[in-house]
Parts: sequence; C-alpha cells; structure tokens
Amino acid sequence: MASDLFAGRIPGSGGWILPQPGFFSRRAPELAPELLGCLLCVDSPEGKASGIIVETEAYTEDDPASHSHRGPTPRNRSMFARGGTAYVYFIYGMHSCFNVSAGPAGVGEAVLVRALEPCSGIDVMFRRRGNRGDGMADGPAKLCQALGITLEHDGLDLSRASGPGPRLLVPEGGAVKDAGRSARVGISRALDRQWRFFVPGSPFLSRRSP
DNA sequence: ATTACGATTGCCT
DNA sequence: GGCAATCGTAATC
Repeated sequence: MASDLFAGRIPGSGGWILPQPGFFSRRAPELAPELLGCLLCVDSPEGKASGIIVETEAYTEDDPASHSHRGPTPRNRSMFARGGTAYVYFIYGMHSCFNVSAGPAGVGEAVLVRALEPCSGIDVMFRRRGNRGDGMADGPAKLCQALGITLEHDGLDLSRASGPGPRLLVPEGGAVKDAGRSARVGISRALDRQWRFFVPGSPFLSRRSP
C-alpha cells in the first residue's frame, strides 16, 4: 500500500485526490515543490503503475538552462501550453523525460520530474526496466521507462480523471512541507539557481546528496 | 545539407 | 570517476 511506503512523509494524509483547478497555473519554481508527494499514475495496455514524486526541477523562459529559453519550437511547444499539460521530450537518442508544464498558456515553463518512489504496479515497472534490481525510478529517464511514458504522451492533460497515459493526483493532506533544495542536475548553465526540490532523506532520489 | 549537442544511463577501469 | 551509446532537434552554412 502506498501509504505504507510513504510512511510519515505526509502527516495526516489519507490518500490522493484530483488536483483543484488552478493548481498548475502557478509559476514553475513555486509549482516544483508542490509536486513533491503527488502521485504520478500511468494506465497502459501492459498494466497500471504509479509512483510518488520525490524529486523535481523548475525551468523558466528567462533561464539559460531551459528548453524554452530561445522561444517556442515544435519540440518544446508543450512547455508553452497551459499548466498541467504533459511535456515529454526525447534526449540522447534513447531517453524520454517527463515534465509538468506550469503557468498560464503562452508561458514557457515546466517542472521536470526526476525521481519517484514506486507505489503500485511495481511488477510492471520491474519488467519494463528489464528486470534490473537497482533503482527503478530514480532518474528522469528511468522513471519514464518504468512507467511507459513516451513521446506519444506529450501534450496530454494531466489533471484528467482517467484514461491511458500519465495523470497526476495530489496528496489529500497537502504537499511535503520540509522540501530540500539544491542546484539542478545535469546542466552547465544557471547553476546558481537552487531550483531542484526533493524529499529530504528519501532513498528514492536520483542522487544521494548534492 | 551539414553539424554539434544534449534537463541521461549503464558499463568499464 | 570516465566515457560510449545513439539520434532528434535546431542552429549554421
């Protein structure tokens, strides 16, 4: 059960509910810590799977490290969609990464989901990951592989109640309060911005300590 | 048309 | 810790 795996991290939480209207309309640096503790669910023909978000990063238009920094392109158009839209991109010729677009339509902001605590459908995730014993969702590309998130999910509405592909539920008891923060991972520019957020002490992070 | 380069991962030393 | 894998994208020629 999910609450067992996440014991003590969300005091008073009884489960997850649909996000309220406007939840995703705040700016990426404000939305990123609010996504910690949210449940990322994916329904597919291979089975359902879900995980609790434990690590995120914010990206904005005035941010030299962001895909949206040089304006809209066919690839990054979902970053400019209204908040709550899935932005999935393909990188290094082999990996997909999953983002939640933030802010109002026309604003190119998004939150990269970097790590999950596996919650349900762990057998499906394990199989998709090639039966590897190490972390199944402790990296932005690894969690996409585990959950079966691909480019075909780019542009999906993440606040919908059901249907194939990724969607998001928010913790009934509110977001994680004591989020840790650090510089973002895997970029060379704007290292001064502390826009990586994580659940302190979680064993499911992509990196132990910054 | 050509080219350089990734918001990464896994294997090798 | 170092580095190859692998290819779509976007900038440049």
